[in-house]
Amino acid sequence: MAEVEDVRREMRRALTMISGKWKLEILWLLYQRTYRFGELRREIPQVTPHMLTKQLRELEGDGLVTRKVYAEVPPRVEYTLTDEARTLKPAFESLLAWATSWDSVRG
Amino acid sequence: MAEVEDVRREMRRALTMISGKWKLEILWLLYQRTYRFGELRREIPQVTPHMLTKQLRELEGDGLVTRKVYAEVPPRVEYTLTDEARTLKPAFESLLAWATSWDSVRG
DNA sequence: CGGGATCCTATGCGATACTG
DNA sequence: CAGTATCGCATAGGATCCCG
Repeated sequence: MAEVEDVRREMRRALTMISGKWKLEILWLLYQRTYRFGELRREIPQVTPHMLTKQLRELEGDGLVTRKVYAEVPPRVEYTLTDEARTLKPAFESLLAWATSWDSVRG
Repeated sequence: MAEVEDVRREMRRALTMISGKWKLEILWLLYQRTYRFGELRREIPQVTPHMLTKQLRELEGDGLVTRKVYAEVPPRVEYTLTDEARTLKPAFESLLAWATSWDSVRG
């Protein structure tokens, strides 16, 4: 039986997992298909390699993204969502629905 | 018709609105009833007056919370959720459901 | 191609003290 | 009771250069 404090802690953790500056964009793209590092860079032009790496490593550490390295020349690295990340989608869309509807009320 | 970039921007804004360190706790409490400043302090013992004020002002600025001042001695200030904040609840719970279910998978 | 290393800035957060 | 003012630290984020 979940205590109220546990609930708040879980919520905080969930938000932290998706609250990095570029994580939303990354997740959004990966919902559609697997991406390579360079492809993500092109889709999100403002992000530096440094930051993109950092965000991807955090997502990976949180179990939302899988990193697959191919032993090729030139090197190839692919990023894919985990099943856990895919089960997030309804919440994602629920939050989005709220964000946009609320916006339309305000103008 | 919403552009992809607008969508991402709205999502980012929505997350920012609820991503302060104590905002989750505050919203959580205000879903149940109206609270006074001092009551919130007692419910969230770790928060300083400074931070509580800051978070409440941000929530107010984002249209999630209403601040009502009573011209009494001693002063009384009550915080209540707006309708916009109440329509957030489904997304809130959807995210919570994901957070807890995902946690149970991992152990 | 897909990063890592280094250095720097901006912001969030907190401790402490004071006030109408 | 319900805040405000000031200071300082920690972390997030970013610019630039370098590398297997």
